Amino acid sequence: MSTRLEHLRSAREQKLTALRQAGIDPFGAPYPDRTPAADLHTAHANTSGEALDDAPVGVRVAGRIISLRPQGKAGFAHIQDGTGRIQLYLRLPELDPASALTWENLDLGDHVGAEGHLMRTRTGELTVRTTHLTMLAKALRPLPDKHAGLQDREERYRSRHLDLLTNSESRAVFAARSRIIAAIRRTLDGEGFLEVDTPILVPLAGGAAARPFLTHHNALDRDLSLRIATELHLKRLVVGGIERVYEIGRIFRNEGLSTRHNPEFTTLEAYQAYAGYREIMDLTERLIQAAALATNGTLQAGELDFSGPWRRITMAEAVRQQTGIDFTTLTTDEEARAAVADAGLSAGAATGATWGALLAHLFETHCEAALIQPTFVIGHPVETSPLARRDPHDPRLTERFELYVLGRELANAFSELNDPIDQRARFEAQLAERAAGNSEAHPLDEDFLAALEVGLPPTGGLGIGIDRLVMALTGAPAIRDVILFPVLRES
RNA sequence: GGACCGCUAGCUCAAUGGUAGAGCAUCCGACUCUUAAUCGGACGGUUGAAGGUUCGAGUCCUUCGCGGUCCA
Repeated sequence: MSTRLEHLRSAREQKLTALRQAGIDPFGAPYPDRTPAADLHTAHANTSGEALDDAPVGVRVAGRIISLRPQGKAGFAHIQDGTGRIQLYLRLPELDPASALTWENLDLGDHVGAEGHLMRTRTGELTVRTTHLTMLAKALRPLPDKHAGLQDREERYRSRHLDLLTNSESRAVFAARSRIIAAIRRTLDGEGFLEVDTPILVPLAGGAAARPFLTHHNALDRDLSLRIATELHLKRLVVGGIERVYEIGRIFRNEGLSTRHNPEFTTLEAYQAYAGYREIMDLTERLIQAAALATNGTLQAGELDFSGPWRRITMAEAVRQQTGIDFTTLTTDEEARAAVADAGLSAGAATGATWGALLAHLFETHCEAALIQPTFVIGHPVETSPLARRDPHDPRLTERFELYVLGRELANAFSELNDPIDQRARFEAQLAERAAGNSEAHPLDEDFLAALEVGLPPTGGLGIGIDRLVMALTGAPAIRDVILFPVLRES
């Protein structure tokens, strides 16, 4: 810590000591019966100064000092509470000794309570003419620049309290995040879904293609992982007869950091018995439209238009449009590899690549980024969809969709694979991939297979990345802007 | 993992290789309707870290750290 910061701090500590010596607690008692600033502005929007003088309105307000303009024997200040700002005006000779001492030892950032009556200044600003000023909490560190706010992005992530304090856009994003999650919960609850909590600590992390965080339980002397998805547990609940079930929860994937990736993030997963991916598509529209309305009051968000029905396109058609390769006319892996090579495109997984792997690869590299407006992509190859039901009309494909917005995957859903024999075979194919070096291949989960053998009804399942949804709806450029405390390197 | 950009006072930002500055904040003083209050004065720096080139480095070079952007 530099000498300068110490100097700033010691000035505040001296004031704190002065208050203590006068018997004033700088970290004061609760301050009940206050009126939020926004309520005062609303209630008195049309009350004239004369009316306030003729029939005084007594008020108590509380908040943080964000500007301070002493003026001889009088003074002005603005306080900010959770709802907004209001100005204080006081005249020193009218204050009791404790209030006067509090004023003299006030700093930007202090929490105060003010009691008085409402007035309007010459310029018409609604103001609390203060007669009693109470120190509620002294701030020992200075606030960031009062006009520019905290600009340094790193500091905004590392000191989120300062970011929230000084950047109203940041507060707005997190308020929107809360409304989005509430809207999703409200919609699902309204449709008869039961919200549950499933384990975060699991013996085997499955339900997605990702590497888990590993940990250890000492008492059981057992290695455990942090979940990478909620899928397998939720499907076990559907086996157990909970026909509509969902979880909004944190999941953890041991991967890198980027503007779209944080190692812990929030997903919604919802499962509906006797439904298929078509019904889930409609549910997805309802959920995201409710979230959009909760965010902006409309189905528009910047350049995005969430009014439905949304565009639907098969993965093969998207690839055909972008690359000219028509996978529906290719029947074997060899043909697919030859077509990709003829087109002069990078084959990705090169030599051993299958028809499905090539289709998925070309979609990822050539199509995703162009899907700006909400678009359902359907017809995913079975290789990349180990938990999805096979398409009865084309066994190379699954009954699955992904929702793309702004070139990013926002939701992923399918008719769940409920055939335990096929599921075991898919797991074994994944084990072969793992043996071939794919560390993200799905593990074989015997507990889950045992549940499937008891009988999972036909079920539609949905996963939505809540953080990316918040990004899309608020226009936040990075996932770190929608997660309060993102993972960062050690400073 | 790669390329590029950034890191200077508590905060926001300046500074052709030639004395490290401004605004806000802080401190002292003046001021009873100010609101980016005003006026007078003062304090405040290991320029992210370590090396190097140079008579002289915030600036040029190397390595490293942290962050950002774009790729993988």
